[in-house]
Amino acid sequence: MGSVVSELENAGIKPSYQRVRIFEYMQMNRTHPTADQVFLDLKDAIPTLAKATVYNTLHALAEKGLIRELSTVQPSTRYDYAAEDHGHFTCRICNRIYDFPYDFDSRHSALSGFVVESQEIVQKGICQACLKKAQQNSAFP
Amino acid sequence: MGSVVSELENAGIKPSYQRVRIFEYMQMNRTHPTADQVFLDLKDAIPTLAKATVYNTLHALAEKGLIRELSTVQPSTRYDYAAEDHGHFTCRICNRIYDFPYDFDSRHSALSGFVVESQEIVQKGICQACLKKAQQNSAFP
DNA sequence: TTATTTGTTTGGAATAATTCTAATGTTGTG
DNA sequence: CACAACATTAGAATTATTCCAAACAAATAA
Repeated sequence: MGSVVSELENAGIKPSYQRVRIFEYMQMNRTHPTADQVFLDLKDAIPTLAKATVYNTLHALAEKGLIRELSTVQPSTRYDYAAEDHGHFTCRICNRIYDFPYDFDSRHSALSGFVVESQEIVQKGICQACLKKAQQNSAFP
Repeated sequence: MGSVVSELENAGIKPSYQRVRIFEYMQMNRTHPTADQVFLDLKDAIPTLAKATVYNTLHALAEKGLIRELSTVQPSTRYDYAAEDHGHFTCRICNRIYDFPYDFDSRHSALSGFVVESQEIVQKGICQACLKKAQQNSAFP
């Protein structure tokens, strides 16, 4: 409990009751839940909980690196002609997607007994063009 | 043109006019477009084109491996407590997400001048549990 | 050719995830 | 205590995607 609070504080997030409970939930439930699952599982304990709070909190936690938002391409799915293998970098400012070469013969066999039909490397961050713009204006959050 | 048609045929997709135009578009526009972008860019040339057709076709192409659907977690974003680095395997049958160990110090530097804030390995396929069930009943498509 | 079957496209309605907004509530500070 | 800053709430709004029934096209059989 205390550790949850101080982890939040260390990350610069005020440990409100809701935030503590949501982060606690994420630590204890390693089930890769959706925002809705978090909401449903907590609303008995916190009857006034709003879904927007769950989204706000999950986004805040993800921004500080306390949780991860599993690979999504926001806001809508992007499609790519399937040429040679390559990784994808998504810029969180301009939302552009860049390809980068990636050597896939180092396939990580991972889970035995599973059929892997596709594999992808996904990076997120800020692209060069947006970094340049940022230097001229001011820094990004 | 002929090659587009025969690629579709080889993949077992009937080369209807719409499908040919959409696949052609994907080959010529390596911009990782959304379904909506494909729709908007083609509807002048194909005035009756329906968005559902774009979705149907993109899904069919992706299923046959002619294009890729860039890493999304469907239908809604999943969150994960950010412990040690690991990859994620999503089962396309039961939608469960499995962690697998992944060594991230082999970071692929990729694009120079870009700030990489997060990196993830994403696999999709069929998990062991669903494979087992499939053997008892019948095969998956 | 015509009739029949099979598969495709269309357009709009339905669904569902996420974001937005305005009002209310809470916390910390002077 | 008052005020400012921030958080939460509830529900409406937005938007991507799927669903559905009807119209259409192509392929096949009679």
